[in-house]
Amino acid sequence: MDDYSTYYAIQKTYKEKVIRQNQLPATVQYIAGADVAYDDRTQRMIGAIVVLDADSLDVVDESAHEMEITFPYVPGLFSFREIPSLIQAFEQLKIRPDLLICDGHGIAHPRGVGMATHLGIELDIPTIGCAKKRLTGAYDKATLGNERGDWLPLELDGATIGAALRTRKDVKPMFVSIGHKVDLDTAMDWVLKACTEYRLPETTRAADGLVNRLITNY
DNA sequence: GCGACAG
DNA sequence: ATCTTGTCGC
Repeated sequence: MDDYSTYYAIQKTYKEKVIRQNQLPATVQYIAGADVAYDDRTQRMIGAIVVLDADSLDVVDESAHEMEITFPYVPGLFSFREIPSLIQAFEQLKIRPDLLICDGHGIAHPRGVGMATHLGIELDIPTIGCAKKRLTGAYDKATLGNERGDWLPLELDGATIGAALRTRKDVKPMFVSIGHKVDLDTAMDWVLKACTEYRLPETTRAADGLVNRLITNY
């Protein structure tokens, strides 16, 4: 468990497959959130996808999958740890979402292939990276406004890889980036639309709530 | 060599 | 991620 070269190679091929243009359906009816919870005692994890109606944000479908933890947590290879359970959960859904908002980064990643991008390419659906913490890239913290909707580009090597977006007044910003098949502006629009009362989007909160309920009872 | 480092 | 009490504010 110390030679990750094969995984870096996979990321290198995936980086070329990312679609940065908007490829959402004309009408986005369903959006989804994904999250995973762990039980280190049993070395098991539960991944879940929760689908919400894009307008009302009511939960319309959800699915979870429990399995063994097979990959350690390594910043930069995070997706390889969570994706197996999320793929399984996704396949069991009755309602396929038009857009998936992930709890982690998209292309705002050292090699351009974070969780949201990796999942988007494997599932071939539009995805957005929406992380609570910065992984790479920089922005002028002191210049970022404090109002909901205020944002600054997250830059790396002179390129914009994402955005530090304030989803509520006076809270720490969220880090939004393209996952797959969406552009950054559209991604920020959807994240803001999904953030009604909390810093985190309702999609992420719904998935987080589900996996934590399940992990507690097993 | 010294930090930084999604969940 | 997960482990955990109180506390400040709307």
